[in-house]
Amino acid sequence: MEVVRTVGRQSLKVTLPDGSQREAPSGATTADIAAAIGPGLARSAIAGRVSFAGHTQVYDLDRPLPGDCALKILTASDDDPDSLMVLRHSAAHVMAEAVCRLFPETKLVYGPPLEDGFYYDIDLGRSVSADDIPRIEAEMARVVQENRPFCRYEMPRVPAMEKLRDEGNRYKVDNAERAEGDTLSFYVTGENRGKDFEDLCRGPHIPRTGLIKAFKVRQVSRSHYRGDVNDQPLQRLYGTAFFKQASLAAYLEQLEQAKKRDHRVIGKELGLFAISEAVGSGLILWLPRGAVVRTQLQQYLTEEMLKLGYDLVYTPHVGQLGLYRTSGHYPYYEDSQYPAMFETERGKAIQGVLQLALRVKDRAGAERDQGLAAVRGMLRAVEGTWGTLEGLRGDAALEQVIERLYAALTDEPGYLLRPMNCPHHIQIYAARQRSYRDLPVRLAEYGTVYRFEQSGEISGMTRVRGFTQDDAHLFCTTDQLAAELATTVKLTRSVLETLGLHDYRVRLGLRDESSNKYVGSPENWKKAEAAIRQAAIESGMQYTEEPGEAAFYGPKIDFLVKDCIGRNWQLGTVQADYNLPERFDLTYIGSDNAPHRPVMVHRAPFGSMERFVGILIEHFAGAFPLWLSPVQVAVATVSEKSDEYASSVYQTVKAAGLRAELDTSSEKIGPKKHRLRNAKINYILVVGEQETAGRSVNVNDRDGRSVGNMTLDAFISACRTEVESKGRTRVGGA
RNA sequence: GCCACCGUAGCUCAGUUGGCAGAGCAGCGGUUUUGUAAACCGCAGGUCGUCGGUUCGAAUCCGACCGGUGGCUCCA
Repeated sequence: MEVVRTVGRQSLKVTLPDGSQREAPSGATTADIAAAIGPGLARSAIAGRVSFAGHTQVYDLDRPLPGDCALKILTASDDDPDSLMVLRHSAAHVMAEAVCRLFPETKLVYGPPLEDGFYYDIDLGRSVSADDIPRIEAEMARVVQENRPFCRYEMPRVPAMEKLRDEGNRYKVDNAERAEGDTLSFYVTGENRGKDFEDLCRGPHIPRTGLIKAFKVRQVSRSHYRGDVNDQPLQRLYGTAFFKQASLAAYLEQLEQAKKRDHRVIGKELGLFAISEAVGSGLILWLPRGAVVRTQLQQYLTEEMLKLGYDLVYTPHVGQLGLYRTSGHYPYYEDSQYPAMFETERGKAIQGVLQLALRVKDRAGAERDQGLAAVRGMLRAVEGTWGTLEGLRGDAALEQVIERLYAALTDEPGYLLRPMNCPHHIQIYAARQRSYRDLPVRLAEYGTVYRFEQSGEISGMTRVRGFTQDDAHLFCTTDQLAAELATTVKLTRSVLETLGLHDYRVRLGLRDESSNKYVGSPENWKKAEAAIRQAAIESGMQYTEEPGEAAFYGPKIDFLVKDCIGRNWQLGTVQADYNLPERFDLTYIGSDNAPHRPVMVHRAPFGSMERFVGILIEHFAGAFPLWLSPVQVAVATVSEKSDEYASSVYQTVKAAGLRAELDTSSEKIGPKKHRLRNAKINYILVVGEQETAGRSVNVNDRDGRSVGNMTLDAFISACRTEVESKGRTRVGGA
């Protein structure tokens, strides 16, 4: 083995992942270290992950190491997420070059790697269509074929900014302005600076384009600069890349497979739920089979809650507007609620003007002028009937008109389809005087709420306009808060565990201090955040803190899972709330005989029944464990000769409390089993002349496994064990 | 809400240049009486999302609306 000689006075010490150390001359690169270790590693090395002075950063292969550091040499491997990040970042540059070659007027915006690929946002006058994708890929293939090196160069900030301004791309100027440091770095895809494609970029990149052995441009969609809908619309080109063709093929295959788990497809096939245009979009109709799954889940959770001292309550789906004015839901979140139902003619009329005014607000030009004139006309009619609205002049700007219209509705009576259950539960708490001896009061309800989600957001069961939360509100003293939060977090985790949902992420949603969407005092928020953070830490879970993700009344711990196409969904949630008790002036009488303010915990382990079942359908690909399964057992006859025995088997199974189906159709047993397996029925009892004679059943599962013959009693008892153990024990073992 | 694409039988889909609306599965009726991953024959099923326009003629071209899909934004 070659020994790296220390040249000059200075050298650096590199610690490798196995703990061994190497000395290298100052200025040595990852490539140098790799070469010193061995030629194989030198060939496959693409970058280095460097830990230095408490920071970890990926370095280009030929970038000098910063000093004594820990180094992991990244190789061209599709198994290493760090390597893939580097590759995909480079692939984004290659795609950008391809797009610029095809459409020279393209302005590049921003092109980061993603967990499973990359994208590049571009500003381009014409729209890139699906037909353009093959052309882009062909151009990319050319760049890859040319196997050009990625060459980094740096410039001091001032001349670099000047250079970017000269190029006339405002996005790059913006990006550079937000970049840290005194120098800006650029990457040229090739050796000819000034001639080859280059991009402002922090790096790192793979050494050569030829390493991108497999790539695919997946789709084009629309985005906005900095995510601001009022800013420049951009086109976002999504792609992915791998070091090996086989990995790409496997990835695409996996995507195909994942699509087959889609709850919208399986839900239809298995008759679990339906959405009817006649009812409305985002409104779920639970079909009998889906209802079974939901009922079982609710039964399970209800039992757990009763063990934990919850009380069950029922409350209506609508409430007086005043209730939501107090809670803060109305009118601040009016956009995402079904419109309020005003009772008086005046209220309805003003609401009509207001709705038009709100529509006009988003328009521009002649449309806006026209709309504003219409609003003024309606206003005159309203004022003619009910008198001048307070503080409203005839020439008021639209924004002021809207403000005065809201003000004019302040005391108008009416109802709101509830967007949350908490105000109702709060009224139950407030229905009588509470003593400290009563606390915690834990009120639970499978409460249906309605939110008018934007039309483009609605999706299957995961994002809907009417949904049922497995909601509960715990009212407790400040001293009890920590324990209540801890128990609740534990309950939520145990629910996910029971269902085998292990792959979730935990988010601590905090208030964004610069936003005005939160109610309550900073002190309340401080206390609530401290409590919720404490609960997260004590649970021992990994979590990330995310400002801006809190509820409007308090911080929360959310449990997020991914659906079959990789979208994140919030399921369970645990929230600490000092604010609503204050807004509703809730009290309890303490041991000191004085009134005190309780604290609230809002929590929903499933989140919503709709979303949870949607995710579960995908998790199990429709093949529910026995305890949840809509149809647990099918009795199928070999021929008509066994109809009578099959019927008695079916009756016995039903009487034993199992959900069963009887198939005496005149098909052969092969096709029957095929159909029943596709219906994801857990166990198929084949009954023929042999079984009739032996008073047994022939047990088969839906995966094609034959358990063999057993007595009906043995089968039923095995099913009971399987149901009770929530699937930990299976009929026929295994 | 914004952008792109899509909408044909209960489901999955075909339908050429604008010229008689089709298949498989499911359903119904019959034949077969069946032994473990799709038997056979037949029947029925449609205002081609809706409304308007262009045309001698529209599933097909154009517009609006409704709905869906993907993304953006949003998710109290």
